[in-house]
Amino acid sequence: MTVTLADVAARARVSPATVSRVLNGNYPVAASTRERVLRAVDDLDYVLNGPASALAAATSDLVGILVNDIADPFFGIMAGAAQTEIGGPGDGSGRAGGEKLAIVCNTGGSPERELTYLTLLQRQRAAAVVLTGGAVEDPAHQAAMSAKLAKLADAGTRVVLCGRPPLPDSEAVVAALAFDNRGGGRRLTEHLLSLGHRRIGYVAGPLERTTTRHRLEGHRDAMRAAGLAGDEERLTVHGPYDRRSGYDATHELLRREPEVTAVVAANDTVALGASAAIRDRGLRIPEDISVAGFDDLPFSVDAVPALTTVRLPLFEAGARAGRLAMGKEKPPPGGIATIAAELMVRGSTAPPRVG
Amino acid sequence: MTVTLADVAARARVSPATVSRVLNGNYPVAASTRERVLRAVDDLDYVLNGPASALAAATSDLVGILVNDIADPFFGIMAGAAQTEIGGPGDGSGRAGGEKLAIVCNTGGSPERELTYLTLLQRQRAAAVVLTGGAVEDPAHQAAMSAKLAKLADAGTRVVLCGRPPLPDSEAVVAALAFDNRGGGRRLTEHLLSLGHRRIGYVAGPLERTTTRHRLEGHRDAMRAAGLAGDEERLTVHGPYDRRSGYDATHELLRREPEVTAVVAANDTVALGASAAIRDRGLRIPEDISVAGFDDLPFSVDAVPALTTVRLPLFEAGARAGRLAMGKEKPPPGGIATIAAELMVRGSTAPPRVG
DNA sequence: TCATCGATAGAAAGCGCTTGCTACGGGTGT
DNA sequence: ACACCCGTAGCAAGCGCTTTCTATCGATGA
Repeated sequence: MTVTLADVAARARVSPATVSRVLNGNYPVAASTRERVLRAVDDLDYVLNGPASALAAATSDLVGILVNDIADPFFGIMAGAAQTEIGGPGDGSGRAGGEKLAIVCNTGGSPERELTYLTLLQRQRAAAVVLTGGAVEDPAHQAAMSAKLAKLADAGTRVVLCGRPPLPDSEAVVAALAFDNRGGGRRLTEHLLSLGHRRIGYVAGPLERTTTRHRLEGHRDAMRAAGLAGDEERLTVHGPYDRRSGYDATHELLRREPEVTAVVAANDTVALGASAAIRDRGLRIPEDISVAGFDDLPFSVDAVPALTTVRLPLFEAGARAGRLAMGKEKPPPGGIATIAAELMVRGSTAPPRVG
Repeated sequence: MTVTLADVAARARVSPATVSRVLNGNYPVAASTRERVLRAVDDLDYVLNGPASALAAATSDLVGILVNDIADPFFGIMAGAAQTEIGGPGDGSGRAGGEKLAIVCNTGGSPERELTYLTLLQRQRAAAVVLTGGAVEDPAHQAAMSAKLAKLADAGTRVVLCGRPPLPDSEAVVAALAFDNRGGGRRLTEHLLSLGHRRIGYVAGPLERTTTRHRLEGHRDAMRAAGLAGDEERLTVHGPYDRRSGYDATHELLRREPEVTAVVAANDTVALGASAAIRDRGLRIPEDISVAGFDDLPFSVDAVPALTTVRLPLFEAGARAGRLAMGKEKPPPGGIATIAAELMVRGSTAPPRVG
């Protein structure tokens, strides 16, 4: 048998209501009574029944964090930061308070899973939901998401987007923190152009993601501004955001166009694969080919040569999203904030060989 | 207002009981009735109230996965793999079944948080809990953990350890999958010894973790077997499992003992930091100093030179833990399985310079 | 033809907690 | 001294679902 509130009440010689109030600390209870109750709780090793409490109170202390790929530090860093702010246990006192249980849900990048997790969180009457990472640009899915988020918001769940562009309409969302992927992509390519590169290959992410599109658009904006439009299709290869894809795509790219002097990757992980491919072809970085990434994940500075990339303040953004989800921070005006991306020039980019 | 079971029942002109049975599919319902109910569910956009259902049924479909550091791929990979098996949404049908909601909880390596998360999961009446990563070796904490796990098991929660040594007593645990950290550490050092290294530095993890201790013991076993005992203390530096720590510790190590010809790191991330420190001192890898890591995380093969390390089958182990948690796989005999660690020799280790 | 049985559906009793409202006592103002 | 009020504690009505037990009905077998 599990111990119930009533058991504790009996042992403390008070009513269940009083025990509940002691535990929730949201109602005055005389110090002596409180102490008696707490002792009984301890004696009996009582653990609150979460579902029962959530049912009665019509709220739960769950906060969901949705990520595309939990094995990718890009998401891990944001999720970890968010969780820090959301509290979960132990971030401070322990006993009382605004503490919520942060749980991270791995969608694997699948739109259906994303939706299903949202439903599950809705079932659990989650207090808040943080969606991280780029969205899929399928209209049907977007509509479904909007509808689902609206429903969540209706039910009192605070929805925050982190590293994801704001939804078309949605008043449902407390705040949207979007990375300036387009600007970052543009500045990165401008850097390459200023070094003298003209034939720049682009190893892009999966076609239908906003992140992919924005970074690519930034790149192309820069190319166009330099009067280098035209060859985009041939110089772009799409693939998943992983190392393997970067490796394969770069081989493909160099086969298509051996004259490439620089390769821009969709993110740092892809850049690692790209670098491996370039080396496997007997080329040196950056002497023969420059390589650049995106995100500035922790390992990027340790690559050899250190990777030129675009720094996204993942931790800060995740933390802010967490605070927003908890209502600890005022949403930005209009509920939308764009988070700047900073160009990090390191050793993997250099002027192209002359000739 | 949210839609309730009763609303659906009214619209389908059946009793709430029938709706519940249709939704749970655990009781015969006439096809025509079922259809009517399902249409009503759809029409009303009904979403089951999780807490209510968990309360009434005295079980929930939550499965907790505890990790030390969600930003570390070591844990991300295991957690992701486990989640794949646990189902969460969308791994298959969608409607029915054994699907559970996998949620990952980030303890940040703190014993208190670990305990608190366990309590929270206990509150939620979690169906299963997977604990990943090394344990902290504080007796008080271990006792508390045992007690807590026993209580969870009592309440019907399936507990699985993944990459963590079995608990002293515990019948509470369904299964424990332990990595052969000691064997891996030994083989790694044997490899270095066979190359001719004699002065080997060790950048260890935090002192009180089992993972740290086992890897270090393996290393020292190998050293001792080679007749090289004695200098352990001076050649070992402890620190957290992160890049920064690897960097700092390696500088410290090389200051203490400039004659070191090889550095073994507690894991690959630390090895990255160690490599950076070595390079910053103007030394080459592996010509001047060999470097080795542990885990074989995805980026290790892309390090330059590629990192010699010990491969842990993180994905497979995580997946197996997931299956065990779901009761989809029979526990190993005695509930304990040791998972082999495979030496991966790559470019970062080579014979020491002569002289 | 009548009792029996199998297949379905409904009634109703909780699951363990929260919370609005009521009850009780002693201190306060006049 | 009397009416009042504040500080506490208890009562009891749910929260929305599951599940046991009972009721119904048409089909079946003797």
